[in-house]
Amino acid sequence: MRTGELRQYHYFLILAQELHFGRAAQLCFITQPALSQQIARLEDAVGVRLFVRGQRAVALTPAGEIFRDGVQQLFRLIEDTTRSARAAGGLHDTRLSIGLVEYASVPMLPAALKRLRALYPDIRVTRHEMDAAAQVEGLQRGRIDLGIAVILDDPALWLPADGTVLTEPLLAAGWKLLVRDDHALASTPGGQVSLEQLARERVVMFARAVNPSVYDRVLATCRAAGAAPDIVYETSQVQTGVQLAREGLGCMLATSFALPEPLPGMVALAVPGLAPLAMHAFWRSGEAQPVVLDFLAITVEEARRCEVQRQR
Amino acid sequence: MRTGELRQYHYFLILAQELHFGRAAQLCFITQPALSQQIARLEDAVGVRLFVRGQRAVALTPAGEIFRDGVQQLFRLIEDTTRSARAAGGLHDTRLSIGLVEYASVPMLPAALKRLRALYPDIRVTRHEMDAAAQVEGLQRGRIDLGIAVILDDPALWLPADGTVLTEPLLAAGWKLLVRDDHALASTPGGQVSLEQLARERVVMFARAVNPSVYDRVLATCRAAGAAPDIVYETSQVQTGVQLAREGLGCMLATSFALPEPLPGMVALAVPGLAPLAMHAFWRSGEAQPVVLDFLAITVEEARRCEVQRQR
DNA sequence: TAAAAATACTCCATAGGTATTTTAT
DNA sequence: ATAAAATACCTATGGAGTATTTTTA
Repeated sequence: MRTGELRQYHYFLILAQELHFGRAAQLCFITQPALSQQIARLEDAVGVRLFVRGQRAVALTPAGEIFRDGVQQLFRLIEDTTRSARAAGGLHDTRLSIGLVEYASVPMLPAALKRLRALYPDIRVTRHEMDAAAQVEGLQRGRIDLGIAVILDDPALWLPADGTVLTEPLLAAGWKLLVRDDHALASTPGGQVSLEQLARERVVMFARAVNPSVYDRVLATCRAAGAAPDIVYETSQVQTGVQLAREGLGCMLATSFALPEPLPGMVALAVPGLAPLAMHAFWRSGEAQPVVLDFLAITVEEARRCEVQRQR
Repeated sequence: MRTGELRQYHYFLILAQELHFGRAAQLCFITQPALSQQIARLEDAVGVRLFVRGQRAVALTPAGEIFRDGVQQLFRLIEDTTRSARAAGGLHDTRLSIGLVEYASVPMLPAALKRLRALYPDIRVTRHEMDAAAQVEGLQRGRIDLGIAVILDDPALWLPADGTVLTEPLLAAGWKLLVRDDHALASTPGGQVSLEQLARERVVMFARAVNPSVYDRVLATCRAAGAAPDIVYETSQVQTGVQLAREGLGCMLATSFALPEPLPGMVALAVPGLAPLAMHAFWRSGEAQPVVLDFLAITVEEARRCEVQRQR
């Protein structure tokens, strides 16, 4: 029977969820024209229109709804079949060890872990607090299978020369200064704060031990601009820092990685003078464990979902 | 989840059926190395071996058997889903009209029609007796949706210049002289008969009306070789011709297309002096009806299956 | 040693990218 | 006028081909 391809089914499901070609394309990691093409091909193969295209709205046709239900079943069946075959073949994925920067909220992690558990019900996940350098070493020594780190530089600088570790960007986030909405800076036009303005504030920051390299680089940047901030408090607990800022003890300097949404009574101002932070995934280049590769793929997907969410 | 592609699943099913990379590759319409690669990729994605490779035997592993069951379900699900969506979209494939040369047994047709009915339970198939020229005209006029014709020449010669009709070879077959096993020629070394030898025999042949162009070309070839056969009987019924030959009335000249297997008490001798016949499919280049494209694909597949069968 | 599968390369079809146009509000 | 999808055209990845090697009955 003339049918579509798995790739097309996957794209179809995402579009059926988003009902917007542009956003769905981002979640598919392709461009909008590419998605248009693949959906057109799929509709061609099935023989009927699956979506109604309005200019401000995309909707599923009745045929599309039926098709969606079938395609969802389809992917469940593929997962079940693969899992059964693996079990019959003696392949048991029971452990996954990941390295994390705990201070940063890794926004895609809860969703990623949930999806992982759906795929591997018996998986045991171990989390290890470690920074990028420790993660790369941990990967090489086999202590962890996947690392998620927050870095300032080109991730290539962290990789070993022998090419045994690979990396992929997950998210990027600029620095924010979190102030009470009655603070003088709260109504700054453009919502931006310069390093000079920052230097005049009492600042709450993450503890150096959390991520020494990032901490040092931030302060170095400020000093280079002749504007060393007055750090009145350091904490390894995000919530503590937010609380201190809310109480008016100072302003909290952090990236959106660390900031929960929403923050009632607070204003987040951009600090363009500080280079954005990037969250990267790290893993062994020779990785063969399906569970690790799956979790990597899921994490990348969920990171993209966070990005798309933010710009909606 | 890291899984295979539909193409790989399809190849896998065929290999699981054939248990022989070479033959399976033919049925997949790819070469043996390409099949090896795709199966290796699939095993890589699933994470376990699906086949045990012996040199004289390929077998499914326990994991492979489980996987096969799941993949079979998978394709059933895809078919069901597509069918439901089509129905919901108002696409009803209820009629399929095919043009055939009835005299030739079209060996893949029963299996193809059976598979078609599995995909389209409500289909109504109409068969029209017509030769290649009539089929091409029938396609253009919309009288038929698919033609299966037996021709001697390059099929391109039959196509209209405007490119509205396409063609694809299905099978090829050389001419055979069917004689009783007590006939003088039956023990010819090499099992071959020259045109000169043919000219000395009393020959049973298909009626000119069945396929005038082929009939005329065969006789023209013989005459050009100075060896016009003595045609004692013409029939439009294969079975009649075989019966006449069996009764010793003469030898039957036909291609394997027309000859049922097996033929007890008879010997089929090759006639290398006559160019092989080819069976081709014809269809409209702009064809959009899924049922027609599906039936075309099924027919091509089943034709290949006939070929592979023959060489086993 | 011979049959069958795996490997090493080469090539090309097609998925995807960029730029642009069309469409409907 | 603008947001969104479709279309045109180009590029490059990976599936498939050819040639060859490896494997083991």
